[in-house]
Amino acid sequence: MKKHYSVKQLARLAGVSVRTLHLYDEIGLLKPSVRTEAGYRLYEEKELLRLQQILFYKELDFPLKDIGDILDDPGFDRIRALEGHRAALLARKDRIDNLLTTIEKTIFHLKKGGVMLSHEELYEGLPKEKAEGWRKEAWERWGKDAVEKSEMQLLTMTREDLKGLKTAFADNWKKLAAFSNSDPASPEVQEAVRLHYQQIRQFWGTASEPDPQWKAYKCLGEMYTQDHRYTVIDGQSNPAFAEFLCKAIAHFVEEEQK
Amino acid sequence: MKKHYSVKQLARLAGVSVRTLHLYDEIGLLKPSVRTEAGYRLYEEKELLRLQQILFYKELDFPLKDIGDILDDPGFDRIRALEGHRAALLARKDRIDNLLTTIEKTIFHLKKGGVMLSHEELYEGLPKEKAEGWRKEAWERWGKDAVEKSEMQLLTMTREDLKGLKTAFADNWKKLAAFSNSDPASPEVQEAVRLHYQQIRQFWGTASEPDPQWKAYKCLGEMYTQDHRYTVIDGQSNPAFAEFLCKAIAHFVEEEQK
DNA sequence: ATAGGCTATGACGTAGGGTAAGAGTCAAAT
DNA sequence: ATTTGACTCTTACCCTACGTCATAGCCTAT
Repeated sequence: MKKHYSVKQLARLAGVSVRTLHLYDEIGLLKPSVRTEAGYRLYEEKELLRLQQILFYKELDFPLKDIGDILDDPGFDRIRALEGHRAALLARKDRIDNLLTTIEKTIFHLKKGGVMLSHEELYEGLPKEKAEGWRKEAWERWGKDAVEKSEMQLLTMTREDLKGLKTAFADNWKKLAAFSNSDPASPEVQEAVRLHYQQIRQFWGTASEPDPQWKAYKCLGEMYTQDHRYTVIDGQSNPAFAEFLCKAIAHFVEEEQK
Repeated sequence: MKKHYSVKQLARLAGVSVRTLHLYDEIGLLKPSVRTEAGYRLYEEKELLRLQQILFYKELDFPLKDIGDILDDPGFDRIRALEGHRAALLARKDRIDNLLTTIEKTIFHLKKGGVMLSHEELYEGLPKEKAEGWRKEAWERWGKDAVEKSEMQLLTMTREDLKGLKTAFADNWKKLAAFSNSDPASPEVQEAVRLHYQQIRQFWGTASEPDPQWKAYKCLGEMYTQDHRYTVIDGQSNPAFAEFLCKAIAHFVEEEQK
């Protein structure tokens, strides 16, 4: 004396749409126990139970594919699945937190008429000589206009971003130093140089400007060979690295200008 | 002497894919300033700036359609858009927090040796007809919400919790039965009914919901008078008890609703 | 002239269904 | 017996924001 539910009945019971049941049948996630000769889907209690389980995992934002795997494989490591999912959720939460920070800053700035981060803040924490050097170079060669930042740049630059940018820059710098004996034109080196270029533009606050500033960037490369303070690593001068870097940058600029 | 960027150049500068630029062109979000005779897209500085703005809002998870509206309408209330978006993000964050709570509880219980509790287990020890009846009633009358919450509840409930709940329910049930000949409105009876109500809400998995579900609860009382299987005690039907209980519940609900 | 790199359009795929269209099925009321 | 109305079936296009081919045209260097 089995109770049979039609699609609509089951859908109503579980609070999902008929289309959903059709879909679940189609992808093999929940198949009706019987089909009438007319092709009607009939479900029984066990399908109802399975549907409940499905809805539970769905509430936890599991993709349907994973739900199927979990339910169909009794030996499935549910705990690991849940933990992985937890990590994903945490990451999403982090991201949302960042977005909220940015959005609140933006609202604030828009209301204030848009004041932004200062250069002092930008260079905060970096060796003073380097900061001074870069800023002076920028100002002398391209004037105030070039140093002006776009609204975008300022709005998206939270202190956390800045911190991240700084460490990313340091990382890449080390990477470049490690390449010192390689071919300056090799793809790996050029890749790192491209990143360096983008980071430098960010430090200059000109990342969103149309002018790519190739000349300026090339000058920076030459500056490294003339002023060895910039290529000090672990308190130790490194003229070979400066030479290497200058070549790599020159190559990069030439390739880009084509 | 305008600088022109090809798709690939622009894509590299901005860190997006060529496909993305094709798409933005297609949907009118970012059109190239020029097309060569061969159909090649050429972008200028102003497109680069616009693209930066687009990417800014995209980072904030705005849908492309909204970004277009924001950028194309200079009178657009950006602050309100941002605030609305902020609210949406907060809601998403809340939801994720809830999911995390549930997922952590679930992991905890699974680690405790709790396999997922089944409905059989939930109703284990209780007369089968009752189990069936309650479950069916819940599904038919309140559908998805009740069922889903119930599932959640199940997963976050240890066997000890469940056992305790069951015995407490049985105790209270006996207590109520013993009152059968008293005044349904008397304080003692009403006290027991209140407990019964709370327990029922726990079985339904709706104990933490703001909605008190008075109607549903009253229905349950009436069901007792119509289906005497629910009020069987020691294998013996008890219509008088059912009547009594129905009245007591009705009184309780009326008092609470005031 | 040919190779190799860039570009174009078009089409299909993603997750989880919504929203039909067109046609068949079933039970009850006429 | 037939019509109505409620269901049901399959097929198939729509949504986001692109990724990933496939095929073909364009451009430049050797």
